[in-house]
Amino acid sequence: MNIGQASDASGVSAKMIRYYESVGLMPEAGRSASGYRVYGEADVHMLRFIRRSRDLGFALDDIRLLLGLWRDRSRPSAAVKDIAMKHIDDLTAKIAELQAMKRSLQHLAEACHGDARPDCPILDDLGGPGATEKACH
Amino acid sequence: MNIGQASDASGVSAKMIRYYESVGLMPEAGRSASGYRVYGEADVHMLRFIRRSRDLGFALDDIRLLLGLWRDRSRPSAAVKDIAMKHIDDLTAKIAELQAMKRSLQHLAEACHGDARPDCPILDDLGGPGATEKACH
DNA sequence: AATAAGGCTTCCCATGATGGGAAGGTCAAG
DNA sequence: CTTGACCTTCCCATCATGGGAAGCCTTATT
Repeated sequence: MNIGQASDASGVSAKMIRYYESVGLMPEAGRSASGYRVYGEADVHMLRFIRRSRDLGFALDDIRLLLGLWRDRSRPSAAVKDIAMKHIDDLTAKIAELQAMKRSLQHLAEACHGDARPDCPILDDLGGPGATEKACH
Repeated sequence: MNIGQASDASGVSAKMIRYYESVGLMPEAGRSASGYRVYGEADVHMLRFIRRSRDLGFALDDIRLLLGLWRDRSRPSAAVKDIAMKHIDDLTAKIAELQAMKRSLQHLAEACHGDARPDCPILDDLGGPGATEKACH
């Protein structure tokens, strides 16, 4: 299997497959006589693992750890759960941050009539002296 | 006022002040005889505007637009609100994406006993053939 | 057999916003 | 006049991904 086929089979772009190899996430691929990378089913399986992990938002460093645990048939499941729980915490924090932005912005947008008149509470707030969330909730 | 004082007064790092100048977000600062950047109150005001906009998650390109509208005393408030609403949409989409990740991960983590035993639904899912959200909700 | 199309290789560059750090000039207090 | 704090510019790193060029390889069609 060439890299294009491995890409199609795994959903990981050829560009990224080479990158994952270059950063040691994937082992060095075998090569054909002419220098083409050659992949097998196990490689596609690993690429899918990486892709699913990325879809869940894991960073490549986390995936490196997860791949190690995946290969180690005797790992304690607690080790995996730890990584997952930390990531859940990160996601929770990020979500809260974005929600705070959204809330502030929605308050401002509600106060802005959004027509041809020039007065605009949004700009007043951005340019104003106070905090974004002025004595709100 | 030197860059350090402007930084303290605005909450924007000196590094970023220079960067904002280099990308045309801030006008070129005046210089002292010895080449130091010199700032006034209006500059600090603008820097604070940028900082608050960043805190609300606006990209620098959006801030460029917002600054233009800020300066234009006769802008229609609708123009500002448009930018804000688009950003709210972006935030909403991003939040939904992260929440989907979190939900999937939480389901998997709940199913994982997280002890010394090696069997782990999280790794089973990552390595498995199906979709992350298997026939779930 | 020659040729064209398309896949593969490596290498460099760009993103967005930020920080780190080096090498060297400047200012103010002692 | 020295010392330390501040300023300058320039380069590099992040994180994961894509774009594109130059050149080689393979396959299919004339």
